[in-house]
Amino acid sequence: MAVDDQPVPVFPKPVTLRDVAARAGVSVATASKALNNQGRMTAETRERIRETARSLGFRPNSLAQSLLRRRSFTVGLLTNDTYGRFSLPLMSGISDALVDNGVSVFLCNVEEDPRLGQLHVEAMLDKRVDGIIATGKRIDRHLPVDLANLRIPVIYAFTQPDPDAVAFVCDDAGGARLAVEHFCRLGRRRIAHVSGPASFAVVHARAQAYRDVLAENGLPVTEPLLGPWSEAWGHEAVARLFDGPKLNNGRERPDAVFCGNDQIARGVIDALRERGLGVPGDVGVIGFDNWEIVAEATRPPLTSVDMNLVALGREAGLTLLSLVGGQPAAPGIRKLPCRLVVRHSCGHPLDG
Amino acid sequence: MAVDDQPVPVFPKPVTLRDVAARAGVSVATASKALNNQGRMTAETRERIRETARSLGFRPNSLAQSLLRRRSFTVGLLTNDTYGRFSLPLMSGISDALVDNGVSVFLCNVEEDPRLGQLHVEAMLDKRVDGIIATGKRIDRHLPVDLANLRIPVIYAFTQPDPDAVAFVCDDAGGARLAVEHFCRLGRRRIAHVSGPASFAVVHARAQAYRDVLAENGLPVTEPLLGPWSEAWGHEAVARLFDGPKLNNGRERPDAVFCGNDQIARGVIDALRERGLGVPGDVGVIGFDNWEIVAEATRPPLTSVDMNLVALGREAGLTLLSLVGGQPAAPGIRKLPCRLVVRHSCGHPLDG
DNA sequence: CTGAGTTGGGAAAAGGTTTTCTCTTACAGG
DNA sequence: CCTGTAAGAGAAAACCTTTTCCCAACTCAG
Repeated sequence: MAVDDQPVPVFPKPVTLRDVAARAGVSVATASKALNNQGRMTAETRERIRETARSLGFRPNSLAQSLLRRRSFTVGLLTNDTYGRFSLPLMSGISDALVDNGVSVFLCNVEEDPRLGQLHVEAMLDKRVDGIIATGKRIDRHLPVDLANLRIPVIYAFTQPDPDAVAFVCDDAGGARLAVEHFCRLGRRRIAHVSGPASFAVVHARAQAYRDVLAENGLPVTEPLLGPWSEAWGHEAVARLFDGPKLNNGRERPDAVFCGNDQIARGVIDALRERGLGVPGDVGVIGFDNWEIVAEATRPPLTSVDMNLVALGREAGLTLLSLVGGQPAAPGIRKLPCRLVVRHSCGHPLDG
Repeated sequence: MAVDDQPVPVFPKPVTLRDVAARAGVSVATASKALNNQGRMTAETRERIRETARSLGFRPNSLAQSLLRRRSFTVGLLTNDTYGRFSLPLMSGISDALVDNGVSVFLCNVEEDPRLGQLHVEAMLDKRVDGIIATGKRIDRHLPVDLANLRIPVIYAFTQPDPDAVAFVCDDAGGARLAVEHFCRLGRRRIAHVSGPASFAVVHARAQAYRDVLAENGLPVTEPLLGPWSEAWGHEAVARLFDGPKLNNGRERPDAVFCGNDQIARGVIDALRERGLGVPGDVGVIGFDNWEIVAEATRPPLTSVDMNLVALGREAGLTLLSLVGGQPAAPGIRKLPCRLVVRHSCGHPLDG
């Protein structure tokens, strides 16, 4: 048995253009041209080469192509979003936009670790990615890496480290308007706002839009309640709004609550139910993020502002592609509109 | 100004080994050897070349290396898990295990679309990934692509399309044992099981373990209640268990519920509270998946079975690596142990 | 001074593809 | 019959790195 005892290669060698050319009886140059619809040759030659390639299962080696073209048809997506609530829809949109152009996406979760971030960025640079999309959790929450001066195009989604960068974010103020105006249209008059920590820029943007809409509609403005992005905070906020002495100079309890995210909204809805207050009967509730897995599980299902992350990802992907292609892109923030997904937590228009 | 009006290249050309060699006054061969600690040369020469490389910011072109070494240091992760509940922790583990070896991961979400799956697989094959990890949502939920006969190594995580494949899954039966035995240890006697649809293999594996543990402990077995993987089903299951005429030949209501996932558990906890039943006082609850965002938001926080997905991902990544390196791997399923994460939904041991 | 052995470093091929340039052959027009 | 042109196809360079093989120069013993 010693004679054929050499280790058998488990996986066969891939077929190269050379193999195709040899089999078809032409040079590699001709074979290449035949397959790429370039150069001049008889239709029969072209077709014969193509048929040979097909029958051999030839697939061009993308590494060799990339080396020559100085483009790898590869981009990197950098994120620190552990649960993927933001990054996955984004990824989906990016991938959508790119896969048809033959571009694949490296996903790198760098957590909050600068060393890990550095490691991933260097790995991507070495692999000659054509560009990088960096996404944070919120616009003012940055990744623990410096992507300036990277000699490849970088696009930011959901974050913007400096004004010269190209960034895509959703229109938080617009989204908040959507929600509050929806309440107004339904005849709600005493609209509260329970949101996230003051350290987030989006919290202020949304709060301002909330105040603006109320003012435009001649409704009383109560100061937004700020706290953590959690269900528990939703509970506590309801306690503050509904249990204490009447707020706001003796005015009535709220008949609507606009929440900073769906988890807070969930807490609010649960807390209201526990107090015997009906949603949407007594109080309407709107969330933010439209995280389906939460929004559809609340009772009743939650009306929520959707940030259109898939579309945002698609835009970011396409823009990166044009940047890679040499098209210039104006630096700055591009705000994409949000969308209100109406479920059952707001009810129908109230009577005058 | 017309004289320098030519379009300025936005991004400078990367520095190559050639540049380094020229700058250091040696041949590319010598430069390569200097940087890779190969060949023979004076220590000064080596150090001079290295210093030159450093100062020029040289990074070897991974494409060229890959072409030569016939390895791209790249793997693909194929998934159809839209929310990333399973795929992201897995990804995290895989990435962890691979990034230190300079391997990057292409993430491809193929949804349930065979065309998309095909597209992504071909893109990855063209890019010469060294291997593929395929992950489904559950062991008997397969991806809409055929990865057999792919001429590169494939590893499955959380799914196993055929017995010849190498697959990593978590030990569902073991996880269920962990939960039910925990209840037993705490003195719970009437333990119910509310799980997912009968069409999932894991549902049966866990149910059988549930029955086994009860039998071993001489406790009454009630047939598991099967339904969708949703909070709403948790509510309904509680209605069936606690509202109707007493089940099981007049035996008492359950004092513990082992749930098939955390969402069901959340529904169960909420439904119990609405009936005035205390958790963990009157009824203990354990979930499955340990999806922190759910498990930590229930009141009280949910004790849950963790599938150790990060570790599973790490194992899968390392195994793929060794497969790529030519080491053989025995086909079949490798079951990795689960782990019980104790929070507050089970309480302390009951007396007698 | 000669021959063997060692040392430092370079030339060249390989990896797979694309592209430019060149070469041969055939054919039409004069 | 001769020249010019176009068609069809191949040779070779380029992309960048690694690795094998080879060469020149030097050291040292005899």
